[in-house]
Amino acid sequence: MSAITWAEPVVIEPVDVLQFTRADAPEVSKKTQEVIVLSDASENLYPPSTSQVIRYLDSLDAGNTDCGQSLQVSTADVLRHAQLNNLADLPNTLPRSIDSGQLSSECAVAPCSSGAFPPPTSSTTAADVSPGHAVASGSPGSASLVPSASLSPEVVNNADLANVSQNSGGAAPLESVPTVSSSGAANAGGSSMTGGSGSGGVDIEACAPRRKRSEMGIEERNLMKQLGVEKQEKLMDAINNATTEYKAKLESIAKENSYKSARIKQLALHAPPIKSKELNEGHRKTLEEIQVALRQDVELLAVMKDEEEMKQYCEEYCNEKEAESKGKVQTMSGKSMAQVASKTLDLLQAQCNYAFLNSGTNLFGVTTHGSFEKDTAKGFFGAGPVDGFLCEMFGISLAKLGECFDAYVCTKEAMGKKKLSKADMAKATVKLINRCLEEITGVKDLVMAYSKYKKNIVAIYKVVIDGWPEDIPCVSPQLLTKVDNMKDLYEAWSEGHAAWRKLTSKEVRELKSPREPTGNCKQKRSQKVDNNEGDELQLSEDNEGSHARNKKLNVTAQKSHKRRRVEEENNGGANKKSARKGKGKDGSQEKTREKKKEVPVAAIPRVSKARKAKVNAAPISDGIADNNKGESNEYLEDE
DNA sequence: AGAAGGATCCCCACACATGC
DNA sequence: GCATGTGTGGGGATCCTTCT
Repeated sequence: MSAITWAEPVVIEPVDVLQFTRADAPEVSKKTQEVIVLSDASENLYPPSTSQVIRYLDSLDAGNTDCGQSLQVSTADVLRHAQLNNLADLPNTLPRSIDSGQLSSECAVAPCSSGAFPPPTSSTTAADVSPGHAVASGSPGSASLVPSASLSPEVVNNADLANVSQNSGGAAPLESVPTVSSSGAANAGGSSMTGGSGSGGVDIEACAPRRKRSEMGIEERNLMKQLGVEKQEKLMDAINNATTEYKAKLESIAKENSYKSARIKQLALHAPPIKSKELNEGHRKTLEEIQVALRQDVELLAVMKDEEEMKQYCEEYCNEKEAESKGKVQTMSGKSMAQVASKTLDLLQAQCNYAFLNSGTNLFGVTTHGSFEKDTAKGFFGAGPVDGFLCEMFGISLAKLGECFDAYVCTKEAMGKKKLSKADMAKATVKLINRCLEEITGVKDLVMAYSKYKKNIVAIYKVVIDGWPEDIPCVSPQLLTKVDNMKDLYEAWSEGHAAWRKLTSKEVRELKSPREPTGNCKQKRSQKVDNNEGDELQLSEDNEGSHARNKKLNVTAQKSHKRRRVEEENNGGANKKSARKGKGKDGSQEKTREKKKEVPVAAIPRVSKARKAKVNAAPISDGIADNNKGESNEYLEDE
């Protein structure tokens, strides 16, 4: 058996035979006229059933290899014969005539292959190229399988066929012709074929038991594959039809709303990425196979040398794929939904204004997007003294209420529905921390200073974080290397276990007292140590026991860190899987490690940003200190 | 310094083919 | 019908660079 190569299905335009019967019929060749004559009698023709085709292919796989010819049979050709009702779509060429009722259905299988063969780029005619004709045209390999009595005289005597039969025999240059070759096809008319339905056209498909895949021959399997592809293509045709209608609808919408159709499409259409299935069209081939096929494809190689032609092919391919992908799925884009939400908000506001003006109705509402990632419009609407009411009664502005609602909804959404990545969690956590810090200090755009938490945040704004997970270092969430740590921290903040809290007056006094100059170097040193440890977010702890515990934790963490490093070194890279992820060099990991180690102990002077924040926060700071004497304590105690 | 985004590598889910 | 293998895209993890 010769190697099987994949044959690309050839699309052939259907021919309307009736056009030749009209008075103004175009001139046709003698051969075509013969075909038309045969086609007129097609009522009595019985094309082969699928099962017949399969049995024929079985015979190919059965191993009747006494004939050394390498017949080329396209799977697409075979498939076309299996399509009972699609014969009219076949071209008015030779195979069609052979397909006629004079032939037994089995015999009609192979000959028809030539009809689908003409390669679009080949300079030779289909008949010259495709040895498939040999089966029907009396070639050495096929003569035995086709009962001569069953052949119509037109076919047998056809000059073209004679020419074909001379060319057949597997010697034709086929490099540029994508075909499925099978030497067994030469013997296609073997004994298994004689038991067919004959000219009676009895469909034996119903009688044929369902065959196991393992019992199928190669050709048969290919056929089954092809059938699947055809089925899928049929489905896609239906979907594409729906798409066409949908596009027409979009056009009408564009016209009605005075928008350009391109704009409507932009809002409504969504082109999904091309999946592998689409790229490979269901005929999976390995890269190596593709490379081999490419090397063998002289014509394609020649085309590849021509830049312009190649460019043209690429453009055609891209256009085709784009059309395909657009036709497959159409969903409303998020953008369009955002616009809908925005317009809804406008409408609500208009309704509020109308109600307020006409009936004096006071009302308000808050809208927010579903998640941090979405751009859906968020805001509020209403009419009446809403802001004053909220400020007086709840001490919060409408804008701030919207922010809170937004944070709440986004957090809930993220927790409940979407699985956030580490980066997403880090981002969300950073936003939560900073937003809460802004809220409690009243300083706009104030951001957390992780490395100088005590100096720049606690000392200045008199606020601390309560509930920061003990086993997680106080660094920027984005610097956390462990996903679990990130998750814990995120959950702590999103669920409210971690939160900012104003210092009590007692805590403020304790905070201030060690800072007073004592002139004692030793004390200074100890204070420095305290400060460093204070950066580990232990200021909220009142007792010294917590310091001791945290020291212990730090030691444990250092030990485990050291152990991990030793393990990594010992394993010689076994554990470097995660460490070497990303494009960073090996050294960069070390660099980062050192960087992380440095962060908590860095004694860096205050930066301008912190100073700026201090200036901004001066009144706030005072207010907190004053209030701490009374209300604050009570509030905290109540809590 | 901290935040955000990009680049790269790797893992995983999925679809499909194949073998038993 | 189930298990396995293969190819693919999506997304996560990590590190680096740039911006504020």
